[in-house]
Parts: sequence; structure tokens; C-alpha cells
Amino acid sequence: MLRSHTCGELNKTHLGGKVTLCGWVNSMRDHGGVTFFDIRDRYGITQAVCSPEDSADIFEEIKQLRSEWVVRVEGIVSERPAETVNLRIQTGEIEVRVQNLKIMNPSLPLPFELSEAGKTDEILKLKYRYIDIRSPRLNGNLRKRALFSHKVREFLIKENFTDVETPVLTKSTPEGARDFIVPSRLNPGNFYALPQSPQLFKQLLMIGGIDRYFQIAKCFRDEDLRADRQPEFTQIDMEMSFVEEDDVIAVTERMLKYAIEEAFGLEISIPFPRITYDESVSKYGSDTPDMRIPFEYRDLTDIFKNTGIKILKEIIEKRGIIKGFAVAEGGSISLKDIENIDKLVREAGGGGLGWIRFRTDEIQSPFKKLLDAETINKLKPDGKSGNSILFFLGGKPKPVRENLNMIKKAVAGKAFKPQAGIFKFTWVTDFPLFEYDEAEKRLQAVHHPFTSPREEDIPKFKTGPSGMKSRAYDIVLNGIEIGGGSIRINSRQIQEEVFKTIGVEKKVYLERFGFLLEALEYGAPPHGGIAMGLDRLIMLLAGEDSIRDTIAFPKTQKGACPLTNAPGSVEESLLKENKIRVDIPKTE
RNA sequence: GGGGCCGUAGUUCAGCGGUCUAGAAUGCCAGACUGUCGAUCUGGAAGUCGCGGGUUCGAAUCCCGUCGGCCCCGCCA
Repeated sequence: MLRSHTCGELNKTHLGGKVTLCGWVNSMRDHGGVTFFDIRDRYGITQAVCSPEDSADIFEEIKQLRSEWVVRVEGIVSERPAETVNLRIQTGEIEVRVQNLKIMNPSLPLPFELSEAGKTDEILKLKYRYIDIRSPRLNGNLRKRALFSHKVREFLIKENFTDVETPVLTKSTPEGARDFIVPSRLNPGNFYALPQSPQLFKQLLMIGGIDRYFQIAKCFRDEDLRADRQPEFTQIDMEMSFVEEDDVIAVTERMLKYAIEEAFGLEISIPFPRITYDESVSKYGSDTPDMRIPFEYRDLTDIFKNTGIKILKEIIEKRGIIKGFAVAEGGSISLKDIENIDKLVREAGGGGLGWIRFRTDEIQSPFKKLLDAETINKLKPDGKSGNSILFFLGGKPKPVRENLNMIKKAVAGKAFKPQAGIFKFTWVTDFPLFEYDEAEKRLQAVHHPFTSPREEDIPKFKTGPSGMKSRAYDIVLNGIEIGGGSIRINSRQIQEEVFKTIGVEKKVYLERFGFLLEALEYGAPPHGGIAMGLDRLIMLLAGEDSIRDTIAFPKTQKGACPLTNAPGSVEESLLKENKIRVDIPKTE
């Protein structure tokens, strides 16, 4: 070993001891007659000190040091003079009096300052990712991620899950996201696809009697990127045989509780609340509700039906709805704010904003004169009327919901800011099995086409598949979907019904999914599972805004890696071997 | 495919109703300094104002195009 200790562990118990530290020079403080410098490694920072009395030669050599040089320092652990103790660092009570110095590698000045890394240009940070990784934030995120993954594995192995690797070179499937493809040299003109998830393989593992499978698996989807989407990402992928929804949900909850508590030191209480898809959309306007935000939508159509407010009456007569939500502590929302929100709604084409402010004994509202006491009473939010505001809109359900979501966002930014460190998990259940795809003019699987319908809905394949409910469940954390799963179809006949319903021709599904259909006929047990986005989970738990900050070497929004310059061109010979000709159309 | 914001010393940013011989902070270099810890003080170097074109006597600044970054919509079974 080149070192006897790390830079984070020395304290008064080591006084007088001879130690050797290795690390990066963190900051030089040359006072002429005495020089201090900090050595940093991922464990911490230790101050080194040297004056000519220690050694004239070493003292001179230290003057050459610069930030980020890699050094090995040999010296004696000494007590700092009382007034110079630094309580902000772990090792602040001691310092190392340098007896020997080895410069292991000098460094150029860094292309950006570690302390500025938070706001440095993304492309520069990615080009020098290894420098960014030296920052405690990124370094810490990667270690938290590793610890979390370790705890997940530990838990699942204890619970009898078997970690199985599935292929990365696999087959393209027509449903779902765009595939990344890999040419096959041995089969010219044919391509592998990188897996969008190990979905089919894990189902086959169930048919193979593995019973409980998991994998921390890389997945690939060639779609446009977002702060929480990378072209390659990692899922905690699980599948279990002979289970129902509650079994998958329960083991997932226990796993998350264990891994989060162990890796992040947070307290997580289970079971997590559940909400049905329909209720979530109706109350929160979304199937990924953020349970930190307490505003619930209320249908006010019946209350307004018989009032003298003409605009609202007309909306209701045209089979529209009136819907709104109350802000309990609305004191910080000014008339000016309301005006701005109204402007937002109008700009989005949502008609006008209705609002009522409830004070202790009066109300304030553009409709004040048109509202009788009884109606006001009905509209009043439960109990609290100190200074609450009710916002509402009328119109067709979908735009009303969308505009309410917009208002909610605006109000949440004004009157309610979710605290950092609050984690609200929710299960969303009873998803529709299919949804209508406007662009393609056909039904599509909401979850994926291997999701089982509810038993009682099976006859609806014939009578009206759009009303079918699935056995799928999503898990949402603070308004962000972090995972989803379902009980799968284990009957060939139902699987074929689903393909037909979503408009996949028999020829196509036999070609693409024939192996699955066949497998379902060889004793496929009932099974189900879940997949969770590891990157997103770590992002939320670490308090980051982008999954890039949880991934060692992420890509830019255009899918590029400025460090390696991927993607790049390849040798002509390689194209030839793969029988590929590049043909980029010229766009004028 | 579309919308928004951004691109100026190594870095973070100011300048953007045409006059800039482009500033600040920080970093860098040199010197001073025996208790600092974001050390301090003095001095210095440092810019293709993303790239291309246009308007103009004159463009970092106005216009067009283009490349790139970030956020969002579409897309993401």
C-alpha cells in the first residue's frame, strides 16, 4: 500500500504517529515561512504543514505544489494549536507535519473549478467527467447508488430471488419504444436490437421454473431525452411465479423500505397508500400524483347547476363539467397572482378562471353577487375558512383537467413549496388495459401487451375492449413514475386476443412473439413482476434534478458522449463486413 | 418534428436602445508574507464575443442561417 491511512480518518488518537497519506492537493496556503496544504481523497481532507525547521529541502519542494497534483505525504500527526482547530472537517483537530513528500503526478490546472461544477456548462463537465466525479456531490451520488443497489441485491437474495443475466443482443419488437439496432456480420441484412427491458426473458424464466427472478439490468430506448430520461438506463427488474398483485406490491415495498433505510438513512413507512387510476386522474389530474401537494380536485358541476351564473350554466348544458380545488392557506396569493393565473388559463384557451376567496365572515369573488348563502356554504372547503381560495374551471373534462394542472403548478410555486427530504410513495392501480392512439387510429396497450386483463373483463374482448381494466400497478414517488409492473398473461389464447385488439397482424405477432406464444403452451405458471427505474429513484433520494447526476458517464440531450465522442463514424471496412451502406439524404 | 432559454478570458457571468482599445469575480503566472484553512497583499498574462453570411462608415450588440447545450411538448409498450 502506498498509504497508511486515508485523508478522512486521522484524529487525536493518532497523535505522534508516523503516517503516509495519498491524495490530491486541495488548496495551497503558502505563508512564506510556513506552508499549509490540504490533501484530499474521497474519505476527507487532511491538513499538511511544513516549515523550514521540519526540513529545508522539503519546504522548498512543497512550494512547487499546485492544486490537484497527486502526492504522497509522510509525516507525524500533530495537535493543532487550540485556536487553529477547524471543526468543519473531520480531521480538523490534527495536522500532519511533513517529513517526506513524493509528487506522484502533477496536474494541469483544471478546465473548471470543482466548486463551480454545479453551474458549469454541461458539455465541458461531460468531456472531463472524471474531474467532475472528483466533486463530493457526484462522488457521493455514485457511492449512494452503489450502496443502494447492494442493499437491493442483499434483500432480494435473502428473499430467494435468483439474479439471472439476460441477453443484450436480442430481437427487435414492433410495440413500444424505438429500438437501438446492431448489425449482424454473420447474418448480413439482419439486426439485433438492444433490449428495451428484459420483459420477455423474465417471463420465460418463470416458465423455466426460476420462480423468483431479479436483475439490475441495463435497458435501451431510442427516444428523445429528458432530465429524467437517458438512452440507456438501469432497471431493478423482478418477476415472481404464483403471485397476485398484492404479493408483488408487498415485496417491493419491503425491498424499498430496506434499501432506502440502509443506504440513505431515511425512515420509510409501509404499506404505501394506493389509489386507483380513475380516482387519481379525477382527484389529481394525473396518473402520477404528487402526494406532497395537498390540493384535491372536486367536481362542482352539481353545485353550480342551479345558480344564476349564466356562463357556468351554459357550460353545463353543453355537457361540460365544473371542477376546481381549494388552497387552504391562500393568504399569500394576491389578486395580482389570480390575475396572472387567469391570464395563463386564457392563453391556454381555457376560458376564464373562476375563484372565490373565503374570509372569516365574507367572500371575495367575481361571482359574489350571484352566489347565495347556501351555495357558498356548499363550496366552502371542509372546516377551514380562514383564508382559503377555491379555483375552478368549466368545460370539457380533458381541457379542464389540463388547465387545473397548470393552475396547480402555478399555485404550488406560490403558496406551497414541497420540502426537500419528503418522500411520498403511492401505488396507482386498476389501469385501463388499452387506450386509443389518436395518431395511429387504433387501441394500444397502456402498460405493455403482456399485461393481464382482469378476469371479469375477459368477455369484453368481444363487446368493448376499451373499457377493460388491467392487472397493472405503477409506483409513483413525489409525482414521478419510478416503476411499474403487472400480473402477466399466461395463456396463449388471451395473449393472442391482446395482439389482435391492438391491431398487430397474426403474421407479425407470430414472427416477433411466436416463441412466447409457444412457451405459454408449455405449462406457464401464473406470474407477475415489476421494474423500477434505478436512476430516477437515486435522483429523487439524492435530491438531484436530473438522472445524469446519478450516472457515471451520461449522455447529452442529443445522445452524445462528449468524453469519448460517441456516437462516431466507423471504419469503412467494418461497414463492408457488415454489408452496410450509409445513405444520408441531403436536406435543403 | 415543435416551443422556450442560453453560447463573451481556463471557469462563472456583466456588457446586447450600434463607439468596446470588451469588463468583473474566480482560476492561472510572478513576487511578498511563520498559523492558514474560500488565506491575505502587490503586480501580470489571458478573449476568433460558438460558426457562416447580411445590414451599416462602424456589429459582441440588429437581421438571416447554422452548430451546440439545457428545459419542455410530441415521443418514451
